[in-house]
Amino acid sequence: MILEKKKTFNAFAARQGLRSTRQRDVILDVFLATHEHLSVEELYLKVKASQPGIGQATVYRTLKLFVEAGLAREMMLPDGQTRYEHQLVGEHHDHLICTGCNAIIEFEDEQIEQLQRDIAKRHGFSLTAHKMQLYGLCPTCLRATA
Amino acid sequence: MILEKKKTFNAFAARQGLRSTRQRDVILDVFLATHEHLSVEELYLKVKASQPGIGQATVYRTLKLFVEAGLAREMMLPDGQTRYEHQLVGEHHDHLICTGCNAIIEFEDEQIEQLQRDIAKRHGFSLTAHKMQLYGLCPTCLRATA
DNA sequence: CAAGTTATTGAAAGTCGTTTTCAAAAGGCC
DNA sequence: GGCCTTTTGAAAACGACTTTCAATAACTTG
Ligand SMILES: [Mn+2]
Ligand SMILES: [Mn+2]
Ligand SMILES: [Zn+2]
Ligand SMILES: [Zn+2]
Repeated sequence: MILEKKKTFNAFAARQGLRSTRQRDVILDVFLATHEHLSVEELYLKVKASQPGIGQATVYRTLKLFVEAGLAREMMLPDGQTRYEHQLVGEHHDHLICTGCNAIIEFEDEQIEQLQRDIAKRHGFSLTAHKMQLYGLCPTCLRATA
Repeated sequence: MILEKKKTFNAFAARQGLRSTRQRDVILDVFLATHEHLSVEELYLKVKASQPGIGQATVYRTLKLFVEAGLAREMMLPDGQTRYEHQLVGEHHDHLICTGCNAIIEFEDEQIEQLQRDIAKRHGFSLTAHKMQLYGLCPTCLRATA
């Protein structure tokens, strides 16, 4: 599936007339190898580890391309850093976040999604997106607190 | 009710050993007179209109006090500015936001809230807060687009 | 109510994540 | 290989916000 995502990006790049560069390849490889919700800085450090010359600005720029290409989703948590995660076509999830250890759990809830659509409809809105984040303490942090 | 909120703040101030200043009074008056989701800058401009000497830093500081006092809620929209709105004790609402004209509609949905608690429970989390924002086009912007 | 103590203030500097600038380097095309 | 254009990295700029600090204002006490 990594190969498939690379194809997706290459197709996007071709469509947009973007050039294929070593930097973009490396950043894509590193991004695809992760499975977390990484900040740009975190990604940058990983990228630098495998290709020291690459600049931060390029990482910032390239992650935005991934979003445009539909490979990545941008998310903002209250820590003030933009984070990126994998985006699979047609899939969506929301987040349950531990305020103790910053663990992130992903969930999908079709009932809530339906209720959200209902609310939008009731107000005559055409819904295009939504954000939902639940905050609390995970079982581990809860135990530690008690 | 404005008077009541002033009392709430004064009680909080007394409890914390805070001094009562002209600046805090003015900022509280201006805040209570609004009914929008205002950024600090917007609040600052209104405050300056009624008391030119007041500094931005004081507005930043004072709004945080209002949050601590339970009078205000802080909210972050994707525009990168922190906004403040009135917080009524024991009340909660979420937001439906028009990406065309930035209109904000408030809603409450007890069904969703219950489902959120269920999700947290299912993962063994003790839920302390949540954010939910729905994005789309309001009826007016929708008509303008068509 | 004057003097002393401490909190608060405003201006300016600092911070931090992100964006922009710009000259050098690299990619694509003939 | 040339030529034109995009991309890059470093550094500067940006913007929201926070901190610093000396002056000022609010309490307290005598
Ligand atoms: Mn996720
Ligand atoms: Mn609101
Ligand atoms: Zn935890
Ligand atoms: Zn609108």
